[in-house]
Amino acid sequence: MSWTDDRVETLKRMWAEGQSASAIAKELGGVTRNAVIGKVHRLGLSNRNDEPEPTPAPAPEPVAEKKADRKPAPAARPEPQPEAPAPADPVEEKEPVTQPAFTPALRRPIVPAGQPLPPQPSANEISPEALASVREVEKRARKLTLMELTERTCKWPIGDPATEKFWFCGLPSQSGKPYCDAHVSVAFQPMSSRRDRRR
DNA sequence: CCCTGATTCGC
DNA sequence: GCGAATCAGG
Repeated sequence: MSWTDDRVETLKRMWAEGQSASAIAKELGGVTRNAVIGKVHRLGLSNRNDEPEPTPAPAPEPVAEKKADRKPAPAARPEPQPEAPAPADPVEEKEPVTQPAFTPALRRPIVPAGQPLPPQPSANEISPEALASVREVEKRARKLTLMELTERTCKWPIGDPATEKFWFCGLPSQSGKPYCDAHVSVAFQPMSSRRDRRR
């Protein structure tokens, strides 16, 4: 394979989109991520985030050459950094002092009272054992964030996306499947035991 | 271990 | 110019 115009175009587009070199290599086919990275550098777009760099040479810096040790130049960044003093936890949210007796511990459900949450294994009639297995597995979840997921990590969501208490299972997924064993068993049910959906 | 990009250097 | 091997890091 060679770098035809359209292939280079695809490369540029995907790289600009923030795609990884390996993803681009997969898309193009016939090349490895190394090839992609090499090309990216040759094209001079290694910096996904082209910084304006208004003052490129403001530092004469009569640095004496140390060891001829390989490793270019650290390219020190002389950033002034005003640095703001700690503003005393702006994020902190004090408990409403005007709170009588009842505890607001739990957030009010976003969904009123209906039950439009099919993917939740909680209220369904799935293999009781599978459910137990899931609960057990979820204790060992790797608690990955969306961006940490890969093709071989379980993408089963755990918790409420509206709260901080949300993450993805992240355990090794079955090759080809999006979930780990436990979650596959609750995600993919044989058509049999899923009769009527009351309603 | 999985993955990421960066760099080198023989081709 | 190309990209495998390697490096450096998460």
